[in-house]
Amino acid sequence: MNTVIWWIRRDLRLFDNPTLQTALEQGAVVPLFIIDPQLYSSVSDRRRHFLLNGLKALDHDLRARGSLLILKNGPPEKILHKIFYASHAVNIYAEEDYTPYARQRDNKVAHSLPLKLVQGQLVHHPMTIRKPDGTPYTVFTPFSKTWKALLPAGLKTLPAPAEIPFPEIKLPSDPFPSAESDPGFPAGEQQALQRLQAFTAAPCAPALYEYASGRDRLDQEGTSGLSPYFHFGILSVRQAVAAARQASTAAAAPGQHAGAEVWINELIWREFYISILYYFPRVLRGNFRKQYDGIVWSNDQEHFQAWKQGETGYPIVDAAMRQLEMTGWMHNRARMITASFLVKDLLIDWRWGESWFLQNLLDADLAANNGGWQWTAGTGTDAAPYFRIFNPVLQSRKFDPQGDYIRRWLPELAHLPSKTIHTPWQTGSTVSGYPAPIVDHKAAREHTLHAFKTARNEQRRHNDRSI
DNA sequence: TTTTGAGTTGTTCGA
DNA sequence: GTCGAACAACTCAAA
Repeated sequence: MNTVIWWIRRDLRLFDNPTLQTALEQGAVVPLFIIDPQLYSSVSDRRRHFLLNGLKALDHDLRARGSLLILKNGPPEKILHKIFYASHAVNIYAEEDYTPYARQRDNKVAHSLPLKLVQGQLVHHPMTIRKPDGTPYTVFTPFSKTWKALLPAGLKTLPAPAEIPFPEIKLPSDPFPSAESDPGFPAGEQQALQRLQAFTAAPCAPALYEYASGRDRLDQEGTSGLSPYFHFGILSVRQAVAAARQASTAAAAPGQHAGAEVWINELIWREFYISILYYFPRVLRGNFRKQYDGIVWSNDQEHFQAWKQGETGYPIVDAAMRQLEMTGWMHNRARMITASFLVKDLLIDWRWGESWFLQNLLDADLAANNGGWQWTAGTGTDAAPYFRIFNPVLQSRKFDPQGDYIRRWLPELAHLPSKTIHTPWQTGSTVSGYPAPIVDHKAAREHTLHAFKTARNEQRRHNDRSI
């Protein structure tokens, strides 16, 4: 019987795992996770703990099937060489990862070891979603049309293997570092599957069926809360799509059907931005649209500090930033509001915000995070026009009408009535312990419109000259 | 090659 | 209070 290595990176799951499936077809399997200092030294404690607890849960699930997880610390290539020869393996299987770092790392490993990559992170490989002329899409809607057209009607997902044979050798694992558990995002595949089930299971599936409008409400649990699980592959996106499709078919009302489709669209957005990063890695360095390269940012350190700490004086912005600080997660609507505020009210380079989110979000995904920030800034693919600037007060009144979200994360404002909680500066007296607005929205908006317009005009003049 | 229609998530202004 | 237009003309996808 042959031995192969299942090099686990971002596929911490047994259900619907084509990489594991392929490895099992070859023989006995060594499940291996390598803690790469390059990747994990800059990660927040909360995120590291979520990953470690996910690994512990995976080890537990593997042991129930006659296997176990080998954990190693160090540079992947070096570790792989050791384990490969120590276990007399014939192949290494890994789920393909599309970030520039991952691709470079895997190319290097493949030079000296038989590394086989399997597509499992996405529903469709970036190479398969392209325009008829072979070039990549840069607009979401046609991308999503092709994505949906390629989706098989009866989307089949793989069951978890009943048995996972481990080779008859001794391979020492490094000890599992201790990690605090997170009640907001309990780690492990069982937890993820339960959450998916609760979100999509017909006939109730209230959150999914109400998703078209419910996802925008900051004061309600209208979103799936699955993003951290998707990021580490604790839950398969294919499985999520299959569940949503099933719920969509079982929907009793047209509105319910729409809710499920809107959620699937969100999953497609994720693949869209992964595809954008795959074809245009330069988006990590700067604007997708170069006509905005000349924007003169304010980049005020004190303003940036206030934004990070949730002390801007705009309750909805501050509530959201505190939610991020305290939980490692932020509601999607709140991400747009805080991002718009940083870029268009404070006129701070979107890359500063991108980096803060990347450090602090449990679900931080290089591609989706970058895509989201560039969308907000108006510099990205299919982005919001630069003159579309969120008004933090209107957004607050619209998506947190009673102010419950603000009260939850800003206890110092909890005593304010719904009418004034969105604009505490209008109460006449100062609220003790809460700052006055650090900028005036109207004035900031004018300033930003001018800065963006100037950058565009400069660019245009430059282009005219060069012709 | 040229032409045509469309494009995540908003806000403000004036009728 | 409600509604449509303007914001700024642009780029992309597809016929």
